[in-house]
Amino acid sequence: MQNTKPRVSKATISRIPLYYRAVVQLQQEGVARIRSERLSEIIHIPSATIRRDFSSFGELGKSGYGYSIATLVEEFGQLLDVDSSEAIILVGVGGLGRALLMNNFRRNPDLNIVMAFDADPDKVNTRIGGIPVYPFATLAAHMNPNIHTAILAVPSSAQTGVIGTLEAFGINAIMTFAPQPVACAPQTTIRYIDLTSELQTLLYTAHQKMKVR
Amino acid sequence: MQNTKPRVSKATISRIPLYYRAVVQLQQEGVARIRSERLSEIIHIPSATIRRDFSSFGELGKSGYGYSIATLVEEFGQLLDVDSSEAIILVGVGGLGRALLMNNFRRNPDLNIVMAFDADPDKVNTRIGGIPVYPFATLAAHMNPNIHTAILAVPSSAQTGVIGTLEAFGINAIMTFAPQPVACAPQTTIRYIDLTSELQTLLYTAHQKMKVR
DNA sequence: CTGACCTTGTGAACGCTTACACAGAATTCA
DNA sequence: TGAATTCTGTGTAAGCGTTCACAAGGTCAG
Ligand SMILES: NC(=O)c1ccc[n+]([C@@H]2O[C@H](COP(=O)([O-])OP(=O)(O)OC[C@H]3O[C@@H](n4cnc5c(N)ncnc54)[C@H](O)[C@@H]3O)[C@@H](O)[C@H]2O)c1
Ligand SMILES: NC(=O)c1ccc[n+]([C@@H]2O[C@H](COP(=O)([O-])OP(=O)(O)OC[C@H]3O[C@@H](n4cnc5c(N)ncnc54)[C@H](O)[C@@H]3O)[C@@H](O)[C@H]2O)c1
Repeated sequence: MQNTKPRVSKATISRIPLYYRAVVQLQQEGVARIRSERLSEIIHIPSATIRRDFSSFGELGKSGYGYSIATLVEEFGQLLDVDSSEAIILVGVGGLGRALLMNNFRRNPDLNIVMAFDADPDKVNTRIGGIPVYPFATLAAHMNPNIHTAILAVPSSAQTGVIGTLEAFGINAIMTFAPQPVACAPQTTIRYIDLTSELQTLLYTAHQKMKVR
Repeated sequence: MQNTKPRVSKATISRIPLYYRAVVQLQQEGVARIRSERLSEIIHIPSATIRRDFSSFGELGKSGYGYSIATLVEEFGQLLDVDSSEAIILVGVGGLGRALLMNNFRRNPDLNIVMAFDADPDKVNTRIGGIPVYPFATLAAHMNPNIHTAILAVPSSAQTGVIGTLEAFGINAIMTFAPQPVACAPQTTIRYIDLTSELQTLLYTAHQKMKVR
């Protein structure tokens, strides 16, 4: 029995992180206000889209003035829940997993990989970037019910099994680099980062562009 | 003055790599034919979408039969130009760059990182995963006019400069992991892989799902 | 305080993408 | 061969997202 239920579109949601990053950056530069037209130049999103997106969260701006950076930082920060730190686990400490551990979303203090797991005995019981790496078989012993998020960097062939196990331990948000599609439980959200597809699509698009000219 | 110009939508293009991977996999398993409904179960794309997509490349299937795997592999392979090997350079051999070099899209023989560059003297004049790493300053000496594609894994702050240099040497397709938006030449296509945004969007979506139930 | 100026928020049009549903074409099997 | 069955390709409609364009409302200088 709340208010008018102003649904936020998927497309808008996927842009919130970009808006948040931009306004935080501007705030650090000491900028106090911005208009949609100027923000458009910075992040390369049409100003009409920006205004439409912003308005779906309420009337954030002021006519003839623009938007207050502080308001935007506050609003998007709340939407992304940056005040409560998100504990994330990583599974698969190969090349990619190692890179993620070393970086650990350093710029975003709310995003934290807190531990990692691997099936390979040679890779476990050590620390990478300060984060402990445990045997995947000991997942049960290290998991705790406050952790709902995992990043996967395991081979495609291992993915289905790993996701099944993680779901059993309460994980319901997964970002994975293995493109193997997995049927998951309804409460689980999976985001595939498919680097090969991204590259192939890029190449196809670039080639098309060449042909046209 | 060609034929009917059957335009292929962006959404369809981004799915070609998925289709290609699936049909190659099926071919390796010895499958000879498939119907849209079955393929839908495998890759989790609605069968109507699959049929619509496929039909935009001509009449690939047969009523009452389905699609011949061999035809699909051939068709998508041609679209993605898998027969002519793509020479790619990598710039930025940090954690992520190293992981990319070690992997080098092993499963896709047409995608090849042929050399890498870094600005840090400690990281150059060596080989990683068999691929030579050169000083970024020597780009001119190593570039050749058959290379049009680059993958970037440099810090955001370095990105604009690096892209400018690459464009000057004929690069027109770039996949980058630094989210810093860059204004590029019109013939250049840039694809941003923004891991932080992907993760934040995932978390937002997953949190929403929790609230609803 | 006033008026010129500026910028938002949004109705409406548009274009792209997905989804439905089925006619017709090809297959399969007896 | 013929009839029942299968499955594509696509007309059509619905849904979603973007873009245009401007009225309404707030700003700000003087
Ligand atoms: N690195 C790239 O350039 C690249 C490109 C495209 C796709 N990918 C995909 O990303 C994923 C990770 O890539 P990578 O280069 O880090 O691979 P990698 O082989 O270097 O690392 C995989 C890690 O997963 C571990 N592992 C295997 N099975 C496991 C299990 N059941 N439980 C826990 N850990 C397990 C292995 O011990 C290894 O440490 C792969 O699926 C790969 O296909 C990577
Ligand atoms: N690793 C992650 O988990 C992660 C997550 C999100 C975003 N990213 C982004 O991906 C990019 C790469 O990440 P990383 O973890 O590999 O970073 P990194 O710091 O490990 O590596 C960056 C590399 O780029 C090199 N470099 C710096 N300036 C250069 C220049 N002008 N020319 C050539 N090389 C230069 C550095 O010497 C270094 O080797 C960064 O932009 C980072 O923000 C990484």
